[in-house]
Amino acid sequence: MTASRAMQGSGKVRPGTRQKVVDAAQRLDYIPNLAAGTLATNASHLVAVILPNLSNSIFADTLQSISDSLRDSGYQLLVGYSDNSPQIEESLVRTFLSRRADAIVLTGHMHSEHTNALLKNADIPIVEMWSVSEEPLGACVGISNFDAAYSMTDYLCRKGHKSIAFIGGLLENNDRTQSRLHGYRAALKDHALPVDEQLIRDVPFEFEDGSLAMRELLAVGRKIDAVFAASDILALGALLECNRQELSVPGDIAVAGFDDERLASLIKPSLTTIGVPRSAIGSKVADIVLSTLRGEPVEERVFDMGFSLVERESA
Amino acid sequence: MTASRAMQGSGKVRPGTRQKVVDAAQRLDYIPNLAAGTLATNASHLVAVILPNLSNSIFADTLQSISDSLRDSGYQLLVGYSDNSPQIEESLVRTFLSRRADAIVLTGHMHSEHTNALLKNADIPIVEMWSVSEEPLGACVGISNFDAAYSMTDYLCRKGHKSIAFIGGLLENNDRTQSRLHGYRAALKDHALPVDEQLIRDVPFEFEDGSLAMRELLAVGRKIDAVFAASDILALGALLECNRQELSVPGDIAVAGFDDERLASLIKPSLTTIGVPRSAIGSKVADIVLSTLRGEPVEERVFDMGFSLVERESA
DNA sequence: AGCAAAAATGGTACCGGTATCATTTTTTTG
DNA sequence: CAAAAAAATGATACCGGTACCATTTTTGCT
Repeated sequence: MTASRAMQGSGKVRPGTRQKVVDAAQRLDYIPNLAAGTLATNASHLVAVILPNLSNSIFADTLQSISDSLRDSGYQLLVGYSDNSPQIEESLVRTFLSRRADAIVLTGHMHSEHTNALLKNADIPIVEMWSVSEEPLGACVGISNFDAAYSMTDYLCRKGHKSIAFIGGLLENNDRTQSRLHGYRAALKDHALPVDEQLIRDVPFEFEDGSLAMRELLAVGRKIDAVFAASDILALGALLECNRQELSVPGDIAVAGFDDERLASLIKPSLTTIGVPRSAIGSKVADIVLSTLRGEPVEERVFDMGFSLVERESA
Repeated sequence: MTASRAMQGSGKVRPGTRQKVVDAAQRLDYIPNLAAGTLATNASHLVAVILPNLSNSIFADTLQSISDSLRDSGYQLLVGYSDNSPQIEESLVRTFLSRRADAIVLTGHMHSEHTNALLKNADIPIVEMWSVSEEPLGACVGISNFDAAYSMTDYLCRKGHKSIAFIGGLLENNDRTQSRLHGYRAALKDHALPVDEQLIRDVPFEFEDGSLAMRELLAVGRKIDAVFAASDILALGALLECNRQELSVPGDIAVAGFDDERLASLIKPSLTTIGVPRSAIGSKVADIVLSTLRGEPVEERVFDMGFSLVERESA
């Protein structure tokens, strides 16, 4: 018992005794068994994070920032990728609970019914990130994807575009792209522009899919003077397809993206897009988790970190 | 005991009994405690992965691919970022051992002495990735950074370049960039070209650092006709700086990168670079880990996954 | 049916920490 | 210096699974 107290530093142990213990530990190459500690205290010092994937670098940035903020507090990251599947997400949540994660961070607020039930019963901090929601399970840190998409569409309208297409990424099970689509529709409506369902494309999140969607849009035969893609990757794909078809951007077609990935500013023409405070989201998430675990009650539940419209050359 | 056997599926339990147990578990919202299991069996079903960071998307790709390959086997990912610091790496290894990770995957083979000792004593699979090494701690999956850099430098020489600069990223504690620098030196030597230390720059891995390095190189006053950067991000920074200084690429200066990130093919001029099988590395790593854990002895210890020289416009 | 063999089930100890409370040692105080 | 108070140390149970072995039940066979 004294050894235990000496090692974890908290309890009252005479300095001399502590030293003896530490020396012995050193000499014996002692490696504590955190599983035993977890079993005894029901605290794992693990923060579980569920992301859709990592190939999309925006999530990598957020994860990095969560990790950075957590490092000094002795928490480790347990990471899972849901691949946008509520089933996979559910099974991840189940294992994370089994591991007695001290907190669970999820992306978005579309979960299976079971997942919701599990998370509600779990007596640990739950944080949903990337989209703000009126009724988060626990806390919630993100931006209003609706407002951001509305702003961008509004911006395109004000620039005089009349026929604006939308390329969404995996709308099913993805509240972020869904909200963006809603924002797009709402803005068109407010500008008294018709919503042409033919100009709305739902494709996966890869670069090539952006090109494909663009090709399909051009094949529809309508006159299109702008394209708003729900992610920079898709926008880039679209942009490249325009190049191939010798359409000038933004002359013939304006192209706008979402996320402000690094490459958005590097390509020609540089991409007009929505800037999202990816790292700020991550550190806020970590803040909330840490505060809650320390027992400091977090006053607010919903944190809107705000977005920015980054005006560049493409639109 | 019977319940335990019924739940984890392995033992011999009559189907009827198993059903009863499963039903009861369902009814009681039973959530197993993996910490207890870990304590009892000394197996955590955790695979720990240490990466330098995630902002560099190449590691994200590898991580994603490890995760994908591991998913079906019921292993979870414990992720840590070392920020290229051997001290942080050591403390990560320590915690991972404390957590009784079933395997540890590290990036590169430059570790602190203590880390090496810890890993050698740990009786679990150890895999080092991204660089091949003659004497890996356990197994090792990667490419020869030396050969790749040699090839690229050789390629530049054959194109007639006489004065080739090198931009490295954080050479200290990074065997990948170090080997690349060695490859560069060796190739120059074989082409009987002098190595000008003034033309070798060591900067952090960020985009802006590439521009900075380029600016410094141009300020040196030597005639430079090619630049080889140890990563695409740096190469891009350099390329942009050339744009700003109105130097044509590859006309005035050729620029080559390393990694073949997605944006390498998207910018103008597209970037000549070294293609690295990032995902293949990840799945090979997972393969090795899984085989070893299953007790199938892995015959080889070093897996060279090969690179490719991707010739594009910039060089 | 009766018995042996096989299969299923159950009792108990144990994994390695920590909480709790009892005991011992040290410090303070009169 | 003794007694009281405070601090440090230690004994024990417990966290919730699994390994091992003993016991019970089922199955197969004559």
